[in-house]
Amino acid sequence: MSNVTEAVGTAPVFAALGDITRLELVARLSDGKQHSIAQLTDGLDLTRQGVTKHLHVLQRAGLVSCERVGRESRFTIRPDPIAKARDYLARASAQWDDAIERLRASVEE
Amino acid sequence: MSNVTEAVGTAPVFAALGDITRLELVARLSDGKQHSIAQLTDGLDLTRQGVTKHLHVLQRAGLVSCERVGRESRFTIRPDPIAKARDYLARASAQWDDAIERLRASVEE
DNA sequence: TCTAATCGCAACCAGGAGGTTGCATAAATG
DNA sequence: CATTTATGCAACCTCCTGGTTGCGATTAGA
Repeated sequence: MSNVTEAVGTAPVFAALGDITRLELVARLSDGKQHSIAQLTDGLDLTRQGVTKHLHVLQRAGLVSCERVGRESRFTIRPDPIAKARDYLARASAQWDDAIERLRASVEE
Repeated sequence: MSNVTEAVGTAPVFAALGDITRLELVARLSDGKQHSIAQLTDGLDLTRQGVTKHLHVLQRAGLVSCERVGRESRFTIRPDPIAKARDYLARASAQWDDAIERLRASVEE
């Protein structure tokens, strides 16, 4: 996969993580268990509908999945996309680490 | 630093990376060298002003720095924040890897 | 069955994001 | 000095985001 293709897929993940509320939701979901909307709303200073919207953003980015059980909507974290994002940043840092190292070396020679 | 404090600082970085154009700009800047706005605009399908706005977003998030040299504004990548974001994701994945592993173990016992 | 809990959908709102255009300014160049 | 190059600032536009409220539907519990 080319860099561009990868970036196109990764950007929405970063966008989804680029909000404090959603970052908090991801943190709460990081126990790997299922959480209902009401449960996730508790302690957050916004409406259930507000939380619902954030959860849908996370879902569209592929970061969480949802399963309807009885009257509850249970959300679960989906590890893969975040792992991809992590690897993307890891490669990016490695890339400029190398570049900057080469620059420094060429200056000092 | 607490998890919340860290998230508050990291979210803007993710938000800045959550746009394909900015991701492309970061990629171009990852050679560690300085790039002018005109230079960065070349090849991107939007106006110089559009690129300028994106660069300012990156700058506000701390991802790049700008130095005025003659009539040029030269932008350089700033590795630290992205490294922080990378570490944040690395710890997050480690966290749920552990959690999921524990869940699986408790189910199988 | 009546009530409380949990949720979805739709409307609405203010503000910001992403993008453009027009114009003015400073610097390099012939 | 006249011109081109590179930029900044401001106004303007459309659309999305984050948030709310209101209401109806479904499920669980006494």
